[in-house]
Amino acid sequence: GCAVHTRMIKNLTAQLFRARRKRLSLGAARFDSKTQASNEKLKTRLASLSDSNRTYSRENSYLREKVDALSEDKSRLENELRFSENSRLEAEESLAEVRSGTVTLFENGSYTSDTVVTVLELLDLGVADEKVGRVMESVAKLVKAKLDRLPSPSTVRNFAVASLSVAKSHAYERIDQAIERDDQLCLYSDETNKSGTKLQLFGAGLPKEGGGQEIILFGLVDVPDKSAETAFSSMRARLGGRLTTVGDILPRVVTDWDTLSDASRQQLMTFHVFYCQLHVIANYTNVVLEALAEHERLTTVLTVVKEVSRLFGDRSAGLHSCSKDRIFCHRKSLKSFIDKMVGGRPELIKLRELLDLPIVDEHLQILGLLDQLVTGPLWRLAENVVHVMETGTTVSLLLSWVSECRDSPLSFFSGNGSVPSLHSIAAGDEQFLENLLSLSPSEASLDAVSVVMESSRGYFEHLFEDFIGTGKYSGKVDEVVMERTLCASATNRFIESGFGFVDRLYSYKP
DNA sequence: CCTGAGATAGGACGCCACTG
DNA sequence: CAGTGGCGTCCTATCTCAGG
Repeated sequence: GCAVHTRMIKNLTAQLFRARRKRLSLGAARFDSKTQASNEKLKTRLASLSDSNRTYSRENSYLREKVDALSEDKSRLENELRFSENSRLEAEESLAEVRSGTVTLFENGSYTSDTVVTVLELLDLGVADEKVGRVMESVAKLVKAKLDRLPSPSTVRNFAVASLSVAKSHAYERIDQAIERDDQLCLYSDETNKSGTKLQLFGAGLPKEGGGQEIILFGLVDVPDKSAETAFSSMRARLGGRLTTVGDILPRVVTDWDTLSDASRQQLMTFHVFYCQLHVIANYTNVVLEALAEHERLTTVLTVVKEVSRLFGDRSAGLHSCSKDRIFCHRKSLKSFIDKMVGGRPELIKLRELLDLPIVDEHLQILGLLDQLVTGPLWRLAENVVHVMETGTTVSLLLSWVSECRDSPLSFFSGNGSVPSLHSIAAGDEQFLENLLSLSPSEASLDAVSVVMESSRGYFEHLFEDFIGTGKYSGKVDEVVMERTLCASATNRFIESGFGFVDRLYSYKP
């Protein structure tokens, strides 16, 4: 194959050489015969041609400039045309949309904000992720509109997930706004223990336009243990440096601390701290039970209450799950119930023996009356108090009642409540109170009441010390302080309800 | 009329694939 | 690569119906 190609190239080269030689000889002959004759003619013609060439090239360059200018105009106009064409198309599109009733929900690759808001509203109303699209379609049909696109269930769900983020920023923004407006804030906080994990939850109370407060829960965090000291030191670790007091922390958590005036710094440093009154009530049980134990030198009633809670309540962990007034009222039923359980559990038999002791009867009666006369009213007070400073009035009433009962225990059995204004009796309580008062007190009971009331006095005086005597919130409270503590709730129930949700998260599958 | 067991409907999440 | 859509799986709520 190579040999054949070489041959072909050699032949072609030869032919090319022959043709070139022929052309040269012919051209030379022709040139020789005519050149002399037309040479002069050509010269004048060339002169006139170059003359006109100059004219034309001047014209040409002028025209070229003109063309350049025009083409600039042209491209500008073209651009403008494209724009107006675009807007014409858009207008036509939206006109067509209006004509056909089509609404655009989906633009540039994602759903519009309005659409997302609608989806979230529907979700809030309990429309299932899967149904949201069809609900929107259905409503669109009602108003004779067409939707260009509908979100699928998974997209709806993604919006919902994304909304968590939005909600979080919203919470932060609300708090920021409140701080900027110099609103009175209340910071709520508590810790809880869920299957080995310690959780700390924070919330803020912001004043609302029409009175009352808006509660924002934020910052559910793991903490290594439940003590305030640990919480504080982990906070300290996160902020860095060595912080030991509120005064050390504030400059680090408040933006622009350095630029604030001394007065506003001073104002920020003023904190009002209140303990949750529900916890006061909850812990009161232990105070009373301890006092009673001291009185009888044994812990019989405690055992009874615990055992009844454990055996008959729905939660094993409760001193509080079963109210004492009810145990007192049902003690006879409990006894006969256990009697009927032939061969019952040993715990039941032991409980039966305890229930027979007269001292248990007496102590249950006292516990029941305390439920009715102290804890109940306090609970209602804590839930309904308009301003936390009103606590002062009630507490002094409570304390004078407690002192009175300590000095003359008989008045405890009169059934008159500690705080008269809260004497309203909850539905069904009347019979309990009646039942509780039906047993006339023995000498021992009166002694027990005396002991209990002495402990109670110490307990309440200690916990409410700010509201009584020389406490900082006793008597007439300064207007400024009243204003600043406007959002302080008497209880920490908002945080506790937050923990309710947390509990739900821990105990139920999604 | 109440209760408990079984059946059924429906909701939520993780994972994967597709697309502009 | 973010947004979107579909599927399988698990779980809960509700309904139904028999039996007391």
